[in-house]
Formats: sequence, C-alpha cells, structure tokens
Amino acid sequence: MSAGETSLRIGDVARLVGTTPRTIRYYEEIGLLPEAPARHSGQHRVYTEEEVERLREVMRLKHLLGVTLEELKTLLTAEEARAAVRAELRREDVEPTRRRELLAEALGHIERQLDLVEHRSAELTKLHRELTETRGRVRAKIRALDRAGREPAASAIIVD
Amino acid sequence: MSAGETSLRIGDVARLVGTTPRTIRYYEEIGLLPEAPARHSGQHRVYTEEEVERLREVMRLKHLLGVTLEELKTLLTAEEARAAVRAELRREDVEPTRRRELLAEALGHIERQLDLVEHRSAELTKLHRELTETRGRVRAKIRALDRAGREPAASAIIVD
DNA sequence: CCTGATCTTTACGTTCACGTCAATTTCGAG
DNA sequence: CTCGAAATTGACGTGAACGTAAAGATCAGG
Repeated sequence: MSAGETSLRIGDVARLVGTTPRTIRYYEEIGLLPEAPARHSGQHRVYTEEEVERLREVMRLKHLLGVTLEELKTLLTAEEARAAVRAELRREDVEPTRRRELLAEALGHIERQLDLVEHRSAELTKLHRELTETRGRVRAKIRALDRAGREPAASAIIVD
Repeated sequence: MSAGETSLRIGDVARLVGTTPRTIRYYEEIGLLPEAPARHSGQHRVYTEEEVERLREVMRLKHLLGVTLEELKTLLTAEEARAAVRAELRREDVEPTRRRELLAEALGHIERQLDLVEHRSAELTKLHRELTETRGRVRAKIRALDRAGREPAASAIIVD
C-alpha cells in the first residue's frame, strides 16, 4: 500500500517496547489497550506506529508512577479521551461549541495526570533533600576527622 | 521503668503507620525488618518509637520508589548499616581510622540511595515537563477558540 | 483469678501481573 | 503449494505481597 504504514505484528511491537507478546495481549485483555487492533487480513493483530507509542507511554507511566494497572487504566482514560478528541477535532466540521467542550475535557484529563505527577514529584524531592542533608552531615564528620588527624586535639564528635 | 520508653505492641504500630499486623510480621519474616524485636516479658512483640520510624521509612520508600521488597531490602542494607555505624560510633573509644571507615561506608550507602532517587526524580520531571507543554498547547487552542467566537473569521485550527 | 481484647504461629487462600505450555492457525518466503 | 516461523485462544502455573481463618497463648483491667 502507501509508504507510511509500517505493518507491525505483536512480536515486533514487543521487541520495540521491550516487553513480551503475552503482556501486550494481557493489557488488551484487561482493557488497558484498545480492543483488538484491526486484524487487517486474517487473525493476527496488526499495530501501527501510533499504537506502539501508546504502549510505550503506558509502560512508562506504570514504571514512573508505580500504580496498578487498574489505576493506570483510569489514568489512561485521559489518553484515550484525548485520542478521541484528537480524532474528532481532526474533522474540521465540528461546531466550535462542541470543539470547546472536547478541549476542556482534554484539559481536565491532563490536569489530573499533572496532579498525580506533581504530588509524586514533591514527595520524591523531599526525600532527596533529606538524603542530601544527611550526606552533608556525614561528609562534615569525615572532614572533621581528617582535620583532627593533622592537628592533635581532643575532639568530641557527636554522632547523628 | 524510665519515662521515654513507650511500649508499643504490633497492633499499635500498625495503626501508627497505617498498615496491618500481618504486614509487619511479613516484613519481619522476609528479613525486611529486624528479627523479632525483643519480646520483653512474654511472647508478644514489643516495639520502640525508633522502630516505628524505621517502618515508616520502609513504607515510604516502597511507595515512592515502587520497588519490590527484595530490592528494598538491598536498599535498606544501607539504613541497617548506617544504624550499625551510628551504634558503633556512639562508643567514643573507636579509633579514628575505624571511625573514618565507618563514615565512608555510610556515605556510600547514602549515595546509592541518592542515585536511585535522582534517577527517578529526573524521569518524573521529564514527564511533568511534557505534560505541562501539552497543557499549554491545549489551553492555547481554547483561547484561540474563545477569540474566534467574538470575531467572525475563518480560522483553521490545526490540532496537535 | 477471670475475662475479653490482643497477640502467637501455622497454614491455606487471594489478587495482580504476567509466564508457560499446548493444540491450532496464519503468514510469508520459496 | 509447502513449510517453518510466528500468532491465536485457552488453560493452568507462578512469585510477590499480603489476607484470612483457626486454635491456642498472653496481657491489662476489674
């Protein structure tokens, strides 16, 4: 057919995103990935580059947020909806009113994701700060010890 | 006995950190928590405030880093070692050489944790940036629509 | 000393997120 | 058309991280 349609099968996709066919089928099974991507001629699932990207995003979110696939599904309602929005918006004949609705919806989804990410980010940052402080204290003690090694003095180092 | 020793039992600890007794026993079982904290008079486990803090930290790391309990155990070797270091350092009769060794070791552990946290943090930040950008684009489209609503003009809005 | 609440160990059950067979089909190259 | 590689559905298996139930021991208050 045309040039831009790299027809991918489940094994290819698995290799591309670093997972297994079973996992991909499982994700489809639980509704994380859209129902059986158009089996073009026969039975085998056929994926587009776009769907590969989707899967990449899924696995990334899973890894980063460490949420269950069920929570992820909820979260991805956002992505799904946005995809729908994109599809509908691509048709230029939608009325501005409807168009605004769709965009507002998309915005809401994005903001939900952002909230989650920001929350997680803040927690991580806090932990990071704490660790850095501790490291600073330990380093200070080491330096103090090194100094004491060169100058003979009675130094009472308080720990922690 | 003395004043500062609030004798806590497993149920109390569970409520304090927001988990269940079973989970605490399980963590002890797999070696995530130190072996049976000194059952003072009879059979029941007795915890100190310090151990509660330890558990809090465990659950926090688990939540934030989303690692398996096995990985967490490895990570917590750091904490354990640091605790040992603190204990040994508290005795003032350790030689400066040994003292330096211990501190260096502690430093290494902390840096391992920091690496992990920083890595995770960077990924999250990246995701955050992407989301923010997308949100910006969506907002821009909405504003464009709102403007177009007031001025009658042929506006071809390209989506995504 | 009694009692109800809590804790003990032991052991089997459960959910999630896939892994792993097995028996059949389907696909693509020759 | 043929044949091997890869995909399909279906089913059962598995490891992690606990939940839950049972039967007895222990603790704190009255």
